[in-house]
Amino acid sequence: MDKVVTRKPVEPDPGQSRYAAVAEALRQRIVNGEWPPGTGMPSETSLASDHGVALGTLRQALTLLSKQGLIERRHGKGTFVRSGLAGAPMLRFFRFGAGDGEVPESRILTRKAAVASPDVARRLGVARGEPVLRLQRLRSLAGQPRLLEDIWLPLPVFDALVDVPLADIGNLLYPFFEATCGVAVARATDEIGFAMLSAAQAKALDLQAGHPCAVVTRQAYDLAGRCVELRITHGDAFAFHYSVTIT
Amino acid sequence: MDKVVTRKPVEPDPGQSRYAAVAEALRQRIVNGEWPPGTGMPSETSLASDHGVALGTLRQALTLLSKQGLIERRHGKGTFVRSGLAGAPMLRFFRFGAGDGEVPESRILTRKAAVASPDVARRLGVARGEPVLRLQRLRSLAGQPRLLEDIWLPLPVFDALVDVPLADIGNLLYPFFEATCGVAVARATDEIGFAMLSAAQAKALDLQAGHPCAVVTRQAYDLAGRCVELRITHGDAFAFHYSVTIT
DNA sequence: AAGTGGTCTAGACCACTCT
DNA sequence: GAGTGGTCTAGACCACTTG
Repeated sequence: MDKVVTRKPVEPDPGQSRYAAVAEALRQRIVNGEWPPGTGMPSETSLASDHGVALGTLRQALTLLSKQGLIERRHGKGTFVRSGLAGAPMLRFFRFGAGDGEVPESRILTRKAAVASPDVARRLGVARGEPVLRLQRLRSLAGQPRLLEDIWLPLPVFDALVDVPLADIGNLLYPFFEATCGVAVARATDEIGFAMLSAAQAKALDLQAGHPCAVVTRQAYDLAGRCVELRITHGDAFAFHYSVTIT
Repeated sequence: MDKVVTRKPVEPDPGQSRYAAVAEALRQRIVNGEWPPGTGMPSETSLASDHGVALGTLRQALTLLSKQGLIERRHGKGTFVRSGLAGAPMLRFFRFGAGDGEVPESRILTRKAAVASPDVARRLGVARGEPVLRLQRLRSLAGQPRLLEDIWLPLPVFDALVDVPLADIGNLLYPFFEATCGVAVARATDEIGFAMLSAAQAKALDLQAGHPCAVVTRQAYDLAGRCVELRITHGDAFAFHYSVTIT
């Protein structure tokens, strides 16, 4: 029996380049958990002979995955599967006069299981009426409440969160997701809009009802592309600030 | 006399890769106007022998310039110097229910030469008190005023704009800059914030004073990296909408 | 010193675009 | 068919990291 490490040389789909096919194969191996997030992959030389392509081709594949944010290459050390977003900092959208990279203190206000409303279901990518977990979370800097977050999580996946003591949930949610539920957030989309605070929201944020606020609607996805979180964040509009460069 | 087309093989600065050096050389040739925006550059093969490097290395240099948005490669046709931003559409920040890619009608409200205030000078990157041209511009969709823009332009460069009939200025500013003053906008930075409309602003936009508005502060740069425009745009905050993906 | 990713070369062939 | 950029190969050497 042929037990050489060499896999069958990838057969690119017609119209697809070989390095794209290799990249897809590697992506599968990553998603299947062959190299868990944060761990190192085999060397380029070994991967190349493994997939039966030249080194240059293998490198093109890795470059592609790197551009997609799936892996990270460190000169002299190796190629690593990127662990989830350490925390896609909401604070980058706001200027509260906080120190660089300061992590706001978090408090969970409410937690309850529910069924997905049509709107939530659509944005989570699940069927209407599916069970979800809903959190409300207040984030403060220097004792001052700054951000109010409404979070919906698909439930079969996040069952472990239903009963965990609230005190165990740290200030950063994504690392906690990964440690407790094995869910790594790989990608997120933020949509920015604008609204007025409701009376309840204003009270939590120590502002007045009708105060203008920025609304950040986030959808977070895991490696396989499933939406694993819907989060709607409200914060003082006058503290909002964001910068984009176009070319 | 040696008159071969081959240039002296680039000598990369220590700590710099060869392809980076080639890219820098090409960037210079572009900025110097050797290949004007929109025109095609010589073939990769010819550029490679021209700079005395292997084809692969030359391609790495072009890839770098391409990532920087300086050039554009078209399979089977050639490599082209990117012409300026056709118009970095302000409308992408707003949802006015306009059709896709619809260009708002523009009207110049005021035009006057002035000297740069400290703040304007800083953001334009010129000395305080330098002459500038100030425009105020109202942009409408379906007859409805939607965006109010305050624009500052450095004056020696934009002299031609001081006397041109306002009617000659079309709905898109950047192509007009390029045609009239030879200034191509290659890159722009937009900073987003929120504020309240002043009475004058509100009147122009057909809204009420104190109405919440989104403020987009744009700095536009030419190929050489000089700031050639400062623009502050105000629009209804409730029409604001923007989306970012992070990985 | 050994192992990793990064750069560079020289040459072959493929896919697209235009005439 | 001629010219362009895109892919692929095989091999050499460089630069960074670690034991």
